[in-house]
Amino acid sequence: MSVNNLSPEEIAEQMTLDHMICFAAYSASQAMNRFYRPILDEMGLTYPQFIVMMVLWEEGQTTMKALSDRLMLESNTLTPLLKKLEAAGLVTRARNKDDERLLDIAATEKGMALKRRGCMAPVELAAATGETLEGVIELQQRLANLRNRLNAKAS
Amino acid sequence: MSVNNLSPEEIAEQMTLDHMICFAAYSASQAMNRFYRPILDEMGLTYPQFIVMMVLWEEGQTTMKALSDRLMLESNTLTPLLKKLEAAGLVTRARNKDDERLLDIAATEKGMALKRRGCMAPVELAAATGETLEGVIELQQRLANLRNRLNAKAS
DNA sequence: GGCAATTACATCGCATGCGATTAGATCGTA
DNA sequence: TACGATCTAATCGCATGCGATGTAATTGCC
Repeated sequence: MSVNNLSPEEIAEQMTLDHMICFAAYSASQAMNRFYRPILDEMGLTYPQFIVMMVLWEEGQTTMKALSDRLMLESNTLTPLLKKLEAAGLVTRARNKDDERLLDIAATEKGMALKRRGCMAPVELAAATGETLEGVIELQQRLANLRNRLNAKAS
Repeated sequence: MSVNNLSPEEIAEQMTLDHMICFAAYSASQAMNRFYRPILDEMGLTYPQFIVMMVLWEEGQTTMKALSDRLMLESNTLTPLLKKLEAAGLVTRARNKDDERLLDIAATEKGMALKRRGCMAPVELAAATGETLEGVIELQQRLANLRNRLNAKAS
């Protein structure tokens, strides 16, 4: 019998952890984080610091606001993280001249030097999944679409 | 040109945050967490506490070891979390009689009473994604497979 | 039986995430 | 042009995750 023939209550009745997409995403995200750890340890980065650097490797510079929108993380998460990257000499933080509310963030030369190694990590991850590259890309797009629809609903 | 015609280095060259499955999983997981928050707030649960309760709603009782394997979380994460659930009167914690190293964990009646509401949450999430139920299930399975292959590679 | 190795859980420290709140800058409008 | 509303970061508190380490119980091998 197809799940389409069941009421929400009947589906809830049979719901287990192993059928929940939230747990699949949660545990897969953590598994990928564990995969990255040895690589990121070599670079002295945590995973959230890594995705901040990914944006800077792509953009060169940005602002706290743009970074917050892109990563879907609030300033209360990013502020201490960016201060650590600044202390490590990988980024600079400075108030924007035109709008003092904005914080300009830029990668230093030392920060940009990590790009080559850092950008290989996702490629190595894709290889380790045993999926074809096309399969990984399709999965990535469907996950991003699902996330975007959820975020749109929340706003 | 297909990605199959590119070397890993060439792929890394073009790598951006929006092509990374790790970020799709990471941000989707957090988006789902945000979706759950109002529901879980009503029940007085956080998301990790919720997935612990999901196991207990399914199994009735378990051990720290089994929970750790199932959720892929270590005791250093689960111990304080379970103590909070115990303080809230939702679970009991006791040493196993046959093997004192093991910690038995069981849902109380108060804990089991949350099952009906809790099991609806993933159904509501699936509905909010705009996907068909079959689509969500397929995505869930592919993510779980990817995670399992990554975890197998790590061990 | 004796004892080193293993197992299971707990403790500690550090780095996120995020709700709630605050402070300062800018905007919009009377 | 005042001035309240809005916007952007930062600060604080709490709850994870997890590496490193400690401790007690059990296992395995002689």
